[in-house]
Amino acid sequence: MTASGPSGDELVEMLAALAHPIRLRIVATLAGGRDYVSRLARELGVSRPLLHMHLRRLEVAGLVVGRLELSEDGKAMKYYDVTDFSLHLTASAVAEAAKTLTKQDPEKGPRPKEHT
Amino acid sequence: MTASGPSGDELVEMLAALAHPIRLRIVATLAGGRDYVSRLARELGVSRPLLHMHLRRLEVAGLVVGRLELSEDGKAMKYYDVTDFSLHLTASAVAEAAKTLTKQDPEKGPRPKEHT
DNA sequence: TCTACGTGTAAGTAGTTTCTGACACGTGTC
DNA sequence: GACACGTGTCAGAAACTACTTACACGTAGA
Repeated sequence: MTASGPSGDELVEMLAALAHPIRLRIVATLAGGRDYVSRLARELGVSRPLLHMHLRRLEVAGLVVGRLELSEDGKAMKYYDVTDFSLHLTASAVAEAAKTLTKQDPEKGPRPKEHT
Repeated sequence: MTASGPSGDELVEMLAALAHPIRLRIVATLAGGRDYVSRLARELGVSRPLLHMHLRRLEVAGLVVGRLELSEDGKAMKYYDVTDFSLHLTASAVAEAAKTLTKQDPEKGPRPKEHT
């Protein structure tokens, strides 16, 4: 209970967010310091619309946060930071999270857990 | 840090394998005891071809292992078990893993198109 | 005004993943 | 033989993701 992580749906969301080379690289880069979108795009060698999509995916999953700031020369810059996430993935942790999955639950019984 | 986990590519593979409600449920069910394909399919309410595909994905990622056994009445049953995986996901762990990513690495050196 | 830099989004395409519905094989039993 | 149960795979549809191109807006400076 104290080690209760995210819900099943949230866990799927976080895992899916991290399960992509570019997004892994985004998190890795931001772990070394915050950055704004255009610069991050240049560093990673991806287009800004593409990076924008990946950042949104990461932000929805709660792994990064973005904040709009004004630079000294009046430009609106969107700075991103990694959040302080920590996930410990084991079979039992997964089993715990899976209890709260809401997506496509086939009408099986309450808990058909018999086994020989 | 001697807690060197999987390589970047392996990590992406494992995360992608877990980032699906059905596969999360497969791992959760197997965590409660090993099972064979047909029965697992019945318990989870998915078709066998579908389950077969998901199991393969999990096995490739190293999260489950399957073993063909002969039942007493001569049937070939494929039993699956969860492996003893343990992943600790934090921003710095991700940063560490991202160093070894081989997929689509843009050349980070010179700026490609920095026209003055 | 035009350029350079920042933001964001919409539309279309290419590619992958997911899923179903066949089909193949095997055994043991009625 | 027909049936019930186990294994596996192939082909195609549907859904989703990733990505590009092109556009919109903003300010500052020559």
